[in-house]
Amino acid sequence: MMEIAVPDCFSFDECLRFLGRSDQEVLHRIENGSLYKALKVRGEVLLLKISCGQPENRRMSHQLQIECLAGTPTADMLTDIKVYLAQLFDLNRDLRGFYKTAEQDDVLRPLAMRYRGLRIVGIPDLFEALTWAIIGQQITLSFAYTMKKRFTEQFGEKLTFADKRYWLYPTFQTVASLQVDDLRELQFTTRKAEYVIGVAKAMATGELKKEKLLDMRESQQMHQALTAIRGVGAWTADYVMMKCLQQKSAFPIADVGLHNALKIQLGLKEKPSQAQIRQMAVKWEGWEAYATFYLWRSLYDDFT
DNA sequence: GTCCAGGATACTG
DNA sequence: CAGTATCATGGA
Repeated sequence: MMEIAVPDCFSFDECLRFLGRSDQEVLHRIENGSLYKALKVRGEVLLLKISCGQPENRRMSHQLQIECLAGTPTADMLTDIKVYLAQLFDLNRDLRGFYKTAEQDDVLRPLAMRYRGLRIVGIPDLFEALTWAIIGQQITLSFAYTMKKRFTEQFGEKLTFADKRYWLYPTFQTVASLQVDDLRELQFTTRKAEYVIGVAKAMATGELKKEKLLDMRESQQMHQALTAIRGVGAWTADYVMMKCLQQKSAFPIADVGLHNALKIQLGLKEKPSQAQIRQMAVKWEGWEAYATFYLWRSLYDDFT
């Protein structure tokens, strides 16, 4: 249906490996090297199949092949899909700076080599990015996925194709009208339920908008605007800036996964202190988000 | 049983 | 102010 050129230093397989890290994921399916994902574009629900074909010659692999298995996208919708995928795989980033930085750093160098072509796998939708981060606060990822699954299957939209179900994450419009108890039933804490509904309401009124955040000149201002939201602390703000707002310097320094990854990579007995991390990260300046993402990736090595 | 998870906030001294 | 309790549950 459509092809998208990809930049140098892009590995679809590496990105797919990251997307496949949880078998509890409800928002996409990975099968035979292709990504299947439902997406709502201009009011219509589509089912996309995204592949990176193994071609006759190597040059052909620098394209993503997009098929639409359900729905009939117009030309405008195709444009939106391209924008979406560019954000999903961070396709507009020139990674040479990161690899140059990694080359100079003992922690990043082996990771940059091992996962070459991995790009930050984004969450283009602001509501999803914010609330997924909130859901994940302080609990294990697997429990977070359980909650996301319940949340999505309860309040999201569904598309069935070839006997398989594909889910859309709940919209802020839907969630804005929920009560705390609706989410408590899904084992949200009272606080988390309040936070998630609060974010939905702020987006429903237009007070909170992705474009508005992206218009801010200073990333510090963006960070401040995010932490002003109830339930959003420094970690969540940086997570969202990294996964949704494409800020390559965003750095969720308090992240437990980051700590564990560093502990393993450095062969430490204990997790490094925040001061140690800050010191290490001086060399990552400008590429903290990528450093973090590659470190996260290193946690799934035992997982093919 | 205990402790820690992709933290953030409300409460206490 | 800094320090502490609290949250809900699963897995190690």
